[in-house]
Amino acid sequence: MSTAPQYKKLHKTLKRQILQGDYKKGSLLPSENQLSKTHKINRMTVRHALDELVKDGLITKKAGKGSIVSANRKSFGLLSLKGFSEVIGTSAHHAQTIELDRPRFIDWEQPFFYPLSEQELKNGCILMKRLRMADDVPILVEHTYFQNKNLSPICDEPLIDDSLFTTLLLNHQIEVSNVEQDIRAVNAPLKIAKLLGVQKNTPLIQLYRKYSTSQKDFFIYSMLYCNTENYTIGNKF
Amino acid sequence: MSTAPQYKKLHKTLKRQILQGDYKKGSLLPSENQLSKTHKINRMTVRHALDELVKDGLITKKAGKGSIVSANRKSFGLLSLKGFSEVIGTSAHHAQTIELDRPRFIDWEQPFFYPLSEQELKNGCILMKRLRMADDVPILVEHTYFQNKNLSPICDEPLIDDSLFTTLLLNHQIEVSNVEQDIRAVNAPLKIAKLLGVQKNTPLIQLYRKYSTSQKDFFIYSMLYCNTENYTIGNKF
DNA sequence: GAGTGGTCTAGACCACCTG
DNA sequence: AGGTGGTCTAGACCACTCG
Repeated sequence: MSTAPQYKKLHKTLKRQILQGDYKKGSLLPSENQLSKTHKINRMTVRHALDELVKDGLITKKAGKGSIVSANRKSFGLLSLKGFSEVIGTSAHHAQTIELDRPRFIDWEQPFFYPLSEQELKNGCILMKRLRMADDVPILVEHTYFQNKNLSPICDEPLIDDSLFTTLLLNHQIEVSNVEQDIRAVNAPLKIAKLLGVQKNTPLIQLYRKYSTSQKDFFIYSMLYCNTENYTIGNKF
Repeated sequence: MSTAPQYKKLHKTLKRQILQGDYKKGSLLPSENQLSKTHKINRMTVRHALDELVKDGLITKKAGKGSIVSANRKSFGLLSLKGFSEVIGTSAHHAQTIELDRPRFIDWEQPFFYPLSEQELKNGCILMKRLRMADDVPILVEHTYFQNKNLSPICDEPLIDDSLFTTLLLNHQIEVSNVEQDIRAVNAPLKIAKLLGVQKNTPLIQLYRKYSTSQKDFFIYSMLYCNTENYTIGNKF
């Protein structure tokens, strides 16, 4: 891959360094002139690479200051509803996740809420169920599904930072790139109502998601119920 | 504003031309070399302007071909849930909008669902109520609010393409740049249930939005109820 | 083969921030 | 004052598309 453009190579290098934590959140990247010198490429080309990092949401730039690392981990920023902790963090005191079911190997539920490919059906499904709490109040039940494409190990690993996506990225080089979602309002089914500690038929948000990843044909599906009585699902862009 | 960077000026010019329909959807923009000559700026600067149009989702570029106009009107694409027509258009046959209340001048409702500035309170509020239908079935009730900053004319104008945002853009040079929203599930209030033709207490999506615009301190607020029994609110990115 | 966008270079001047 | 990112120029070579 020595044929890749210089700016893409530099972009990739810096991206990996940021995601690995070589540059801490809030710190500065080497200056454009510095990168230009050390990589022996023109500053305009360096800028092109940095522009890509800005698009990724990994850095922000400030004239007179430098390029500020905004996250060590890929955040879904513009792509989706905010992460659970981020949503809750603003109004509540602490967030907590309970694993109802560790990742485990099952057959796909039929019918499934999105159409599945033959490969997905053949490989079987890994399912994880989690309950998310804010200030010790259960807020959200989430079921996550994806095909078992050499991913059995994940059933035994602990999740990094309680995050499936972080674990997939760092341990399996699978990066989420995109999300498609459908939202509806429903009355709480009995099982879900019990988990969330609400009356049956309380109105809940039901959210279906299909994530695309860096691996073509590998998708992650999720279905969640959310109690919005006390917390709404904020979504700032 | 002759101090604005060249690339921003060119970006603005081309954007207006595309939105006005000077370049039809699917047609090609003048080539980068052509724009470079006619505007007497360097090709790299032209490319910077075109990059902005790509970010806007107004054009796509193809090597060896040119810059292809992808839309004549601003779509909220990445910024928000899809427009009503777009969401419905995929699964239903036709969408329709009924004006329950034409834009009219009122005092702000108190309490309002987002904090208001003193200027907004002083200027008073313009309110519009609309009912959106898909295949003659009512789906969604929307209330839209914004301050009356020299906008009384809008109470008498017809809306361009049934769209408030298009009207504000073309007739008042106000462009939506950003949205922040909160979603929750609620039981249908009686009035809304009647409008949507559902039982009282049917679960509905309630969506609050605050749009930022190109005019600092000018915001557009909206509150809507959506029946998701037959249609979900798709959100592809 | 002529024209297109994609990439890249080697300079330059500016406004902004910080010591 | 020195370094940073923001903007801009005048070239260049490439791969691609299309007639």
